[in-house]
Amino acid sequence: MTTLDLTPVADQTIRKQILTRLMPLIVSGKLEPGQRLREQDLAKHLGVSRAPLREAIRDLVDVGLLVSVPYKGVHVRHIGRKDLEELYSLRVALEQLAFRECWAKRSPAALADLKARNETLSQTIKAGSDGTRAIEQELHLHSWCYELSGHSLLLQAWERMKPNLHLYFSLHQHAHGRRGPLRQAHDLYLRHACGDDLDAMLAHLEDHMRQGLETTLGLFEAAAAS
Amino acid sequence: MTTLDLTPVADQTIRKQILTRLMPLIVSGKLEPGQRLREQDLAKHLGVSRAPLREAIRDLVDVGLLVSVPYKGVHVRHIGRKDLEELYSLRVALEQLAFRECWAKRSPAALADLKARNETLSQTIKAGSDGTRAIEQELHLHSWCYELSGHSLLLQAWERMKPNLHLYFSLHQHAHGRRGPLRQAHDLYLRHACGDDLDAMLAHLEDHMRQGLETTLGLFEAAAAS
DNA sequence: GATCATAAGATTGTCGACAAAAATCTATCT
DNA sequence: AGATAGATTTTTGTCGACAATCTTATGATC
Repeated sequence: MTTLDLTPVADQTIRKQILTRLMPLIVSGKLEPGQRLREQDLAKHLGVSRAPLREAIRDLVDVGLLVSVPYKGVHVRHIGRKDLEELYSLRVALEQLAFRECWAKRSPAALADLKARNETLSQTIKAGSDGTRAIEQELHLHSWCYELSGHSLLLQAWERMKPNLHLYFSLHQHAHGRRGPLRQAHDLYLRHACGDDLDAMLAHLEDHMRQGLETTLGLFEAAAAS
Repeated sequence: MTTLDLTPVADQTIRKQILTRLMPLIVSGKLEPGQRLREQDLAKHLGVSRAPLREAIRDLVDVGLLVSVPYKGVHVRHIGRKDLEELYSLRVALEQLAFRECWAKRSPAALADLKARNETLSQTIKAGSDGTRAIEQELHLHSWCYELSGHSLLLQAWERMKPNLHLYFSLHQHAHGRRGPLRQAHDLYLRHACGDDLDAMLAHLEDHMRQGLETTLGLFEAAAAS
């Protein structure tokens, strides 16, 4: 039961098929921000009718990956300085809440799970080849506290934010060669998460995020072109 | 230019018309929780086709007012003890962030706006006739910090949560005669919001919410049936 | 009487086409 | 050349019908 990694049986509904094809294209940055998406063209290319495509697009607009300008069309979202600040400030608030809620629920099994996620991530970073996978695994690592919290609303909010972070990391990675995640920072994160000082964990989140934000924020002045 | 309260010109798109008719019915509690909604029946009753109705229903499912059970149908959501706890804990986190973000932006005009919202609410509560309006105005009062924060993601999260709070207040109001909002609590809220101590405001949010939650939480053991 | 298979019903997903609204383009006129 | 009016294109919303999937009800067999 080790490598039971067979393909997802094929999504049954066309709308989900479209989603699982469009989502990676967007969050990976292959469709660059500002890229317009024409319903008709896409429908023909994908060989589907407009109905399920429309729904899939609405899903993507809802999570914020696509922007819909009335009677102009939909395009891949931009991530500017303000967007990034909002993303990070909200994320701090959510992740702090997640740790407060999950703190008492950290069973040995749960902690083992966390360490496993971190280990997988470290391996991928060390390998250094697949940047996309590293991003996914970093997000998966941070999903831990939300899942463990058992707070469905909170988890929902996180799931909504996640694709946007994914997109940003991809853009950042393309623009400046370096892999987004640093091993070092994650080790500290892990240590706090496994420790006994909740306040230290909360403070770490605030510091870690602020630091990461300020680091990448300076790069915006160079590349931003609206 | 005082009573320029003419009707909203009629929503142009059918989907929005359906939303503006269904939403109040749900959040007011007129459609009680568990009530099933059949697409075909509704479509006939409203005199529209299924397409825009489907989209409207999806909107309501997205915000959480409706629950969609695959191949069983959609029904109005229940609000149990856990749901309420999630709603409140998330709300505290969001509203604290909102106050942090808006704290420096509190201009005299903004504060006047806040006081006006509180005044309107107080009047309605004192009149004591229209419970629904009191709920709406209470939510409008709390929207102030989100709007002022200029944090679009945060505002979006609040707007998503709002209808659920509205629904809960309505249910609470129907079950136990009393109006949800208490004047007293709002005065304290206002005083802190206009004051100079951000930490006091944040602490008040935590206390106020926890208190309101615990007060209403006890009532669940009596009425819950599911 | 219980179990399984079949049929009926309901829900959801999908399609193709049409209509309305806005934006864009074009051509004409001053 | 600039501006305005009309025509075309694009996007969006809407409709009615059909197919697929699942649930539930019905009935037959052991």
